[in-house]
Amino acid sequence: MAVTMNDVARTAGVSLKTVSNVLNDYEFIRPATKQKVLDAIAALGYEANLTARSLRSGKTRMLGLVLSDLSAPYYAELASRLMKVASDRGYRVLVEQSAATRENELAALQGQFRQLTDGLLFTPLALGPDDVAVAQGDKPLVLLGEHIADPRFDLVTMKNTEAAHAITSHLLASGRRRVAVLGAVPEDTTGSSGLRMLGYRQALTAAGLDFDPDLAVMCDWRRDGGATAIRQLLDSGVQFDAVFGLNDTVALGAMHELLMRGVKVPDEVAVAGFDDIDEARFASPSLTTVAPGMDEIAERSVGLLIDRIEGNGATANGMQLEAGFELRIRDSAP
Amino acid sequence: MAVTMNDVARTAGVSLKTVSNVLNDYEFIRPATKQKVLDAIAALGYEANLTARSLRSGKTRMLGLVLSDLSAPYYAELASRLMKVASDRGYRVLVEQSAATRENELAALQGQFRQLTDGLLFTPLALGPDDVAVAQGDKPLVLLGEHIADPRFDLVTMKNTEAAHAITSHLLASGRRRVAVLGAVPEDTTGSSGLRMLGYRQALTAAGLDFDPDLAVMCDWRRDGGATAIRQLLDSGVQFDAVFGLNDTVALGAMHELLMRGVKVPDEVAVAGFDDIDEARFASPSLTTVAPGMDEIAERSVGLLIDRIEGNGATANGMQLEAGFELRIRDSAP
DNA sequence: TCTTGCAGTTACATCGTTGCAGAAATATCG
DNA sequence: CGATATTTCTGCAACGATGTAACTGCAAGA
Repeated sequence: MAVTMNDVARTAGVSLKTVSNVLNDYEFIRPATKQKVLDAIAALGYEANLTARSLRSGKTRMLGLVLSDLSAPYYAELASRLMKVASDRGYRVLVEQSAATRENELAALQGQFRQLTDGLLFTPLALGPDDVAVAQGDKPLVLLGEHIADPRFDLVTMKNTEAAHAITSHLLASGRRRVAVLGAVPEDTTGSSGLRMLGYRQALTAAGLDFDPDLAVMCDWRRDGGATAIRQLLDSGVQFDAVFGLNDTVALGAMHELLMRGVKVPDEVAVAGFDDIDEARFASPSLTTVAPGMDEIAERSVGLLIDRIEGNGATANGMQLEAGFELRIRDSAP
Repeated sequence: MAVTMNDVARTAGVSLKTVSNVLNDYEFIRPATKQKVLDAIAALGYEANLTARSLRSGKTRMLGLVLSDLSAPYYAELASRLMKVASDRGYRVLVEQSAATRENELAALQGQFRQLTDGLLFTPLALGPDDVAVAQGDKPLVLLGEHIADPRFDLVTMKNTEAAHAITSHLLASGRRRVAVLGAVPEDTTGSSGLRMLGYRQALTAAGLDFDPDLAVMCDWRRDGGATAIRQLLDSGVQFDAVFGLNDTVALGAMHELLMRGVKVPDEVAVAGFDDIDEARFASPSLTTVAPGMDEIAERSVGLLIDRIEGNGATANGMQLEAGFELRIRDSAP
């Protein structure tokens, strides 16, 4: 059996509550008493039982992180950073993979996962604002990376539209005129896909070009999605001189397929992505992309969530934070 | 305040304990009573308080996963799979990043992290067998991916040596004679690095070649480590016609640097890696590597750990499981 | 001298659940 | 039919911590 506070109290010759008071930095304790207790703790190797503490206090000091798939590089890198930031503030992160299904996202928002955590970092992919509002519960919730344009919620996001505009403009500025865009999601206007598509279209307009639906290809936001999309494009005979993958894995999958088919990158087709995952720098050719401020997102989202949990920064309304972005011009689209 | 078992008991008109019995599938309950309880649960939307249950039962139904860095693709992909397998068996996974330091690994093995979990999946990188033995504690522990050759511990690993031998032999079979190996760790004989190096050297020997220390380069097991290592090799003027990265990220970083320097892959230098992360398939050229049976490792390690936790498969001694491997011959080393 | 006030400590209840032991109701048997 | 099993259900204690309230000294003030 593990050492309990009772054991500590007994060996220190004080009451259970005094031990508790020492551990919780209660003000009025005689230094001598405090020392006795600390000695007993050291002697017995006592460690507080977190479960008991949680039951009593109602706090778990865990943050929930809901995302579709931890094996996706962007999410893996984000999760890693979030965990580090949380750790610095004395919290752990419990990850839940939703596979982007409605059912799983609702479960994460309502069910036992919620119980285990003091607050949630939530990437809504299948749910809309009203779903989230209904299932929100009473614990703090910070939305991540998606633009659910709703002042009810805290949101930490990136400049999807501006960044997509900027990188598309970069492609156009280098003389490209037929920029295919991969990873479009039909009907989506407020998700990452919709917002990035908007930036893409705005950049076309700004350059005096029309949007050609043939150049927008739906696909999974994964490497094989990008590869499949390029296969479709090439096989359909649509002409294009640049590719904008709505995230890096799509762009990398696309680039791979282009090179396999003997298309020269960037000479014949330039390729750009979005996210600046570590892999982008080391691809061959290295991938031009946009860094959406992941460090800032990690810092601010965890900071905001913990502030909410601890009752600081008690704004009634949702905060909307947008991280800055930077273009990373590399060899795939110089 | 959330609905408790007491509320359910009151509305169902039974005792607290009967509700508990229903929830725990106690045998002797009249169907009618059971139905009353279930109805009350549904009506009130009751959900068991996991913290209270944990305090009482001493079980958290969480598995701990200790690894160095979740943003490393191999670990991200492994963690994702482990979480899925655990989820199917009703467990969650709590991840702890150790940054491969002794201090953090010991903390994960002993401290509060251990308390939060019913058992640990542990990737020892800084700790040796005796450290682990000292810090083991009384909860189940399954070592992952490392060969700590110690019958005291459960271990799920891969055929590091055989697989490294096989892939080195593949390079040699294609006529390469000067195979640089990147990611060596001095002194290591039992870690992933040591075991893969052993396979490499055995393959050289089998082909009648001597081991040339100039061809073994130390580096971090990351993309930039591989790139740096190649820079060193090229700048030092050592001749080589193939590169074996001790993991895929090293190999990919190396390949990137080779291509940047104008070295043709695979014509001038063949490149092979280890792990078969998803990225390998989509690199350009696609990366020849070895798939170390990640699915099998995930299934068996979680299975073994949960069996230990639940007291099945009660072998006293440690189990040593080795997943099978497969070569994936791709364009970087055909 | 007797309050009054505060520092320092304590006992007890409580968080929501499950294990244990036993009570009540029903079934089985000679 | 009474005695003994067996089924069904209940009350109490416990898991290990913290909040509340109350108690004990001791110093200051009246």
